[in-house]
Amino acid sequence: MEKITAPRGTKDVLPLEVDRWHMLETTARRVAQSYGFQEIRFPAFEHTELFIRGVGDTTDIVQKEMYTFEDKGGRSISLRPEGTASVVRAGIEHGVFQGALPFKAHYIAPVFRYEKPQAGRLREHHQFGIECYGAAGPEADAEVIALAHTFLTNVLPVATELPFVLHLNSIGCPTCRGAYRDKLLAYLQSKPLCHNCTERMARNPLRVLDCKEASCQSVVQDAPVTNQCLCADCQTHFASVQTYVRQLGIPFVVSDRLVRGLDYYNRTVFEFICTQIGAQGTILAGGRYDGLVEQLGGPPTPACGFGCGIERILLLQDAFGVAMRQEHTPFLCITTADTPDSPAGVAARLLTQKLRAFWYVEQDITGRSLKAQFKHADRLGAKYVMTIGSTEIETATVTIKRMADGAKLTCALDSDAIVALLLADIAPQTAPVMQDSSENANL
RNA sequence: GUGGAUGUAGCUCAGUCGGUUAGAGCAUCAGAUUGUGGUUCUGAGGGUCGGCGGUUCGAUUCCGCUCAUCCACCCCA
Repeated sequence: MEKITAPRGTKDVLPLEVDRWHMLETTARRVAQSYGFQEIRFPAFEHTELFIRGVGDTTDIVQKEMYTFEDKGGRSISLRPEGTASVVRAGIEHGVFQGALPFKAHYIAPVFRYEKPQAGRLREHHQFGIECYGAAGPEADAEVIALAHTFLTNVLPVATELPFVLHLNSIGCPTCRGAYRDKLLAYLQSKPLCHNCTERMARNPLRVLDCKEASCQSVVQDAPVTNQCLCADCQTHFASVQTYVRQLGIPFVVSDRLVRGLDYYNRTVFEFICTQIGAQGTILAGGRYDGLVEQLGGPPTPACGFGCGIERILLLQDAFGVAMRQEHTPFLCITTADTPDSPAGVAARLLTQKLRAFWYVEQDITGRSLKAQFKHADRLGAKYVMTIGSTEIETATVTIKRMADGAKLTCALDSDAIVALLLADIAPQTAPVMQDSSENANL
């Protein structure tokens, strides 16, 4: 048979690594909720039109990276390439923007883009996203940035130096950006630019600003800068954002080259960038998008938020050797040397069933030898192993082996007695393991 | 979409200047006096040497194409 592999740019998460995902997700939800951002869920696919109007039809994401197909009803459907458009659509659809504002939501969801995979870039990746609607002031920007900072410092090792740098900029409102664009175009007109930038000039001249080509860099050095061409309102807004972020003790640098790839941004844009995970160093990025709700047919509603790439956080954790592994060790293994249909086999199964109300209990289901069952119990890290065979049935007594020191405890063959004995034996230690692994996740 | 590197067991990798049954370590499974783990010893299973085509008496080894992985550009989280 021919092997079927995972589609290009997708990743399996095996049980061994799933703990780190739980830990990230748990922390994300906890931090989001501590800032008042409730969870929202939305479909993995939408009408293609939503992304064309939301993300923007000049963007690469919409032009060449969307998974678009026609469904059996003839509709053009696209897998979501990002989360914000869907949240806005859902908000409009359910009248949320006419209700109590601000509306604050978070999500953790897979997004899909047809890209060529490389380090930190996948065709399916997961984003932790934050959305805040109905707050126009710089306090909202600062709150969103603070949330981002809190999340990152909770999932990454924070030494004297942070493993990432916050870059902050303002690209102005539609009015001052238009004026700025003209100014920039006039400046760039006569300058020598690389092939890419010549193309960029037509579509999105702002992108020329963060070209990595050395020749363009030198040209751009003297170019007019976005945040110095802002209108009065945008200037005050940006100044306040900086003040508030500084007040919160969050270090940042103003990068006047920083622009974003999605059309809907205005005023504040920011990126948390690291240098340890390859060329795709942006781990979290966002900003303000005041025009988006109206653009998609809702009431004029100011908005801001961010998206954070979970896989890139994982990569950064790897780079810093952050280990995260919950213990999944059985408390008790019940072994038997008899056949599954024998009285002992039946008793073992019933007992396992009862004791699982208290602990994680393993019982062999492969029919391997008693010795192999012990070996397996040891490998799993079981605290106790209890054997039930014909002798135990006859005497109505069981011995339970304490694996740490090999001591044998004797007990009546009765679930209540066994529970009592084991509870007494572990009393000085910590409580048994029956709890949600995602609840006690922290570094 | 463009460019570079790589592709041998579940994992990490040897190896074949083209030649009979392709190896190691780890992992898995089974035994070492028949109902008791971690060490040790012995043994076993597991690979169409990424796929297709070409050159050749003969290819896992050479050539072409293709697919996949990794990395960079582009773009973005």
